[in-house]
Amino acid sequence: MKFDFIPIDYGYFDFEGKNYAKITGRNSQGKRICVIDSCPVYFWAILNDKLEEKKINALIEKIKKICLDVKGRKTKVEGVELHDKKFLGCRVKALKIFATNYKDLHDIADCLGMKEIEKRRGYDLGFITHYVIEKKFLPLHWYEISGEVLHNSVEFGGIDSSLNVDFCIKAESIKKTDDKKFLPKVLAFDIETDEFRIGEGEILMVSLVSENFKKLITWKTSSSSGTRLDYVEYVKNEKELIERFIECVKEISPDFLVGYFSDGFDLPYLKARADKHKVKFSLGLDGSQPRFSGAGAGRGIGTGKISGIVHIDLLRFIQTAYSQYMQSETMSLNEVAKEFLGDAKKDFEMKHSSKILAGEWENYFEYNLHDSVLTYNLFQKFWPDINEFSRTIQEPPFETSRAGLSRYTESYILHNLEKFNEIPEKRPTNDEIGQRRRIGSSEGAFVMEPTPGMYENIAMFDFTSMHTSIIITHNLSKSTLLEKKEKGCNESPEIAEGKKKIRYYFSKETGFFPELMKEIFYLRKKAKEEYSKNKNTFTKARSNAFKVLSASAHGYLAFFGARYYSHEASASVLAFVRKYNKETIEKVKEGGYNVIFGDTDSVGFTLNNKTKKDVRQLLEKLNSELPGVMELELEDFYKRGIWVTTRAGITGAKKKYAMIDEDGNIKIRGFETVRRDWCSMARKVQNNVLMMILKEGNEKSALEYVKEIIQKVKDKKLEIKDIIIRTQIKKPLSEYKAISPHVIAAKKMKERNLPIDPGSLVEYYIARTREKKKLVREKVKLPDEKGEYDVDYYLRHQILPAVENIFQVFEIDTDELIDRKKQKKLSDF
DNA sequence: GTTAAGGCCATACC
DNA sequence: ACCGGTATGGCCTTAAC
Repeated sequence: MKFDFIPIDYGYFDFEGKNYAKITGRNSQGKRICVIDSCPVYFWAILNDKLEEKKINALIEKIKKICLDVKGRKTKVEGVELHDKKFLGCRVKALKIFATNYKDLHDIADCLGMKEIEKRRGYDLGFITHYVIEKKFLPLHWYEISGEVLHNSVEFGGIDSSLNVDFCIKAESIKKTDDKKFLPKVLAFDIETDEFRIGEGEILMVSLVSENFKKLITWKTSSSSGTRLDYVEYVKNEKELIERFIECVKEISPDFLVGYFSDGFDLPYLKARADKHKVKFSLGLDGSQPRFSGAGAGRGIGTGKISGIVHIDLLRFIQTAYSQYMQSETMSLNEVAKEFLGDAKKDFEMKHSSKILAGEWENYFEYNLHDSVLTYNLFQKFWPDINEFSRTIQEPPFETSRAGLSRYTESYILHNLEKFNEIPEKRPTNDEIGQRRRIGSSEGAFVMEPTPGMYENIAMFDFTSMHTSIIITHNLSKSTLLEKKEKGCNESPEIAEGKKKIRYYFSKETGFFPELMKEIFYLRKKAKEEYSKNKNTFTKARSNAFKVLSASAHGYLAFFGARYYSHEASASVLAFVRKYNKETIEKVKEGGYNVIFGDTDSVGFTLNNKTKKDVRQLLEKLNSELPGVMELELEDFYKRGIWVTTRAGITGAKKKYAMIDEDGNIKIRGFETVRRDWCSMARKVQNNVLMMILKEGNEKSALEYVKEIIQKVKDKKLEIKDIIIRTQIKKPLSEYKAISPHVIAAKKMKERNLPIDPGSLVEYYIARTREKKKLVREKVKLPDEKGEYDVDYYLRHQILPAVENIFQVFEIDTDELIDRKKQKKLSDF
C-alpha cells in the first residue's frame, strides 16, 4: 500500500530487543496513520592515529564478539565497519559499531576501553534524533510511504490492534515529496480547581475547544433558574468528569492537545485526580497514560508526553521563542492573549467553589471556556512558528516547543553534520560542565559612557547579526581553534586572560560550525526579504525562526552545556565585538561627527552641520572597509534624544536613553518607564515627562506636570493600580538571603495558600504604618489589604527618582518640589 | 543606635 | 542548566563607630 503522509509525533518501542520508531501523522485525506519503521543503530569509535591495518582488523574482530546481558536484555554487536570520517574537522579513522538496541550503546561503549580507541561518540543523541538523522524522515514535511498495512497482525506483539488510528503500517519505503498544505487538528483545554497544588483539590470543570466545537464538562450543578448554556455537559462527579474528558479527546482525536501552563498544571492535575479515582488516564493513541518526566523533587516543571498526540504547553513555547520580542510584562494568558489576539480573559472574581452562589456558576463556566478559546486561538497564531522551528531544527514539535535556545542551535548542528562527514561531539559530563564554569566568563562587549544632555539630529548605525557575522568572517569555533599560530590563519585581537594578554588562532579552512552559521545567516536574510515582500503569518514565522536561531549562535558557543562549547572561540568573538565597535566609534568621530552613544553593536552620533546624505556616504565607506559578511546598517535618524546621569551623580548612565524619531515615535531604553518593578504612576510620569521634553525640546510643561502629580500624590488621590509594585520571585522563598519587600509580599501570599513558585509575580504596595518603621519591607501590604499608601515613600522612592535625573539635564533640582517641612509633619502624624 | 559600604536581587540593553 | 556579558538601582545586611 502507498499513501502520502506528514509525520507529526515521534515515539518508539522495543520489540524482541530491537528499537522501532512509531511515527504518527496524517495523509492528505486527514486519515490518521501510524508508521512503524526501524533504522540501523550504531555509534562511533574513533581510532588512534597511525594504527596499522592489521591491528585495526584484529580490533574489529574483537569488538564483533562483544555480547552483553544488561538490564535483563541480551544485546550484541551486530557488525563493525571501518570508515574515513571527520571529528572536529580532523580526518580520523573510525569504527561504526552496530548494536541491537539504542539503549545498549552506552554499555557497549563502556566495553571499549582499549588503548587503540581514542574516543567513543554518537551514543547520546536519543533514539528519535538518531532515527530522524538516519532516515531523513523529517517532522512536518510530506512523504510518500509504501509498506504493509498491519491488520490484527501478530507482528510487534499486536501493536496495531491497540492503536486508535485509521491505519498502522510497517514502512518499506519513505520518499520525500513536495510540500502540501497541512492544517492540524487542534484541541485546546483548560481546567478549574479549588486548590493550586497539584491534585490536592477537586477539578470543578474542564473545557474543550476545537474547530466548530465547544464543550465544558462539570459536575457542579447550577441553579435551575440560571441560564442553561448549551455547551455545558453535566456529569455526576469528578470521576465522571475525567472519564468524559478522556472520551472527548478520543472522539476528537486531535494531532495537538494544547494547554497554557499545562505541563505544570492542567495535565499533571488531571492525572493526579484520575489516579485518586483509580481511573486510567488513557489519553494516548495506544491507550497509555501521559508520561511525565523532568519534574522530580527538584525545581522546575516537567513535561507531559502523550503517545501519538502532541501535547503542547503554549506557555513554554512562547517563553523561549518569542518572549524577548514581546511587549507584555508577564506571560499570563491574559496579557499574551491581549498582545497577540487583541482578546482578553473574561472577568470573573475567582473564589473557592463553596463560596460561589448558585447563579454565579454560569459566569465561571463562561470564564473557563473562554480560556480554552484563547488557548485555541493562540495556538492557531503560533502554529506557523512551531511548524517553522520544528522543520528548521528537524526535531518533532513536542521537543521543539519545549526546547531552549541552545537546543535549537545544537539540534540544527546535529541534523546537519552529515554534510561534513562529521561524527557528533558528545554532551559534556558533569565534571566538564564544572570545569567550564570554573574557567568563568570572558570579557564582554564595550559600552561607551555617554555625556548627559539633550541632543538634536541624531543618527544610529548598528551591525547586522554582529556576533554571528564575526563567527562566520573569522571562522571561530571549537573545531577551528589552532594550538599555535599558522601562516595565513585567523587571529583574534588581544585578549586579557588573567594577567596575561594573549591571542587565539583559528584555521583558515572554514569549519562546519561557522559554515552552518553562514547558512543560517543567509537564510535569515532571505526570510527577512521574503517577509517584507510578502507579509503573512508564514513568512513572518520563517523570518522569526531564523532570527532567533541566528541570534543564538554566540550564546551557544559560550553555553557550558553545549556540545560545541568553546571558551576560546567565545572570548575571541567578544574581543572582535569590542574591536569593531570601538573602531566604528573612532571612524565616525574622524568623519566629523559627535559620537554620543555606543553599546555592543551600535553607534549613535549627532549630525552637527552634516546632512543625511553625508551620513549615508559615511556608512558606505565604513562598509567597504569591513571584512567578510560583516555589515553596518543605518538604524534610523532621530530628531532629538536625551541622556542622563546615574542616580549616584556625575557620570553618564549607560543603557539608559530616550529618543524621538522624525515621525514623533518615542524610543525609550533602560528608564524606569520600561521596568515592571516600578509602580505604574512613577512609570507613567516619567514616560510623560520624556514625551513632553522630547516633543517640545524643553522642560517647561513637563515641570508643571510633575508639580501637579506631586500634589496629587500628597492629596492621596492615587488609586491602588497606580501604586502597585510588581516583582518576580526567582527562587524558592527559603533560599533568599536578603529579605526584600517582594519576598515579604510572597510570604504573605503563601500564608493565604496562594501559589508561589519560582517565576511567580507578586504585587504589593507600601503602606503608611502607625509606628515609624525603618525598613520598607515592614510597610508592605498586598493589594487587597486595607491601608493608606505611604505618601513619603511614593514621592521619594518612586515619583521623584523617576524624574530627577531628567530634570537635572536642565539644571533643575526636583528636591525643592517637595516641601520638606510639610512632609515631616505628615509622616510624624 | 546610626551610617556607609558591600552584597543581593530584579530587570533592563544589546 | 537548559543562549551570553554589561549595567542600573533599590533595599537589605554587615561592619564600624
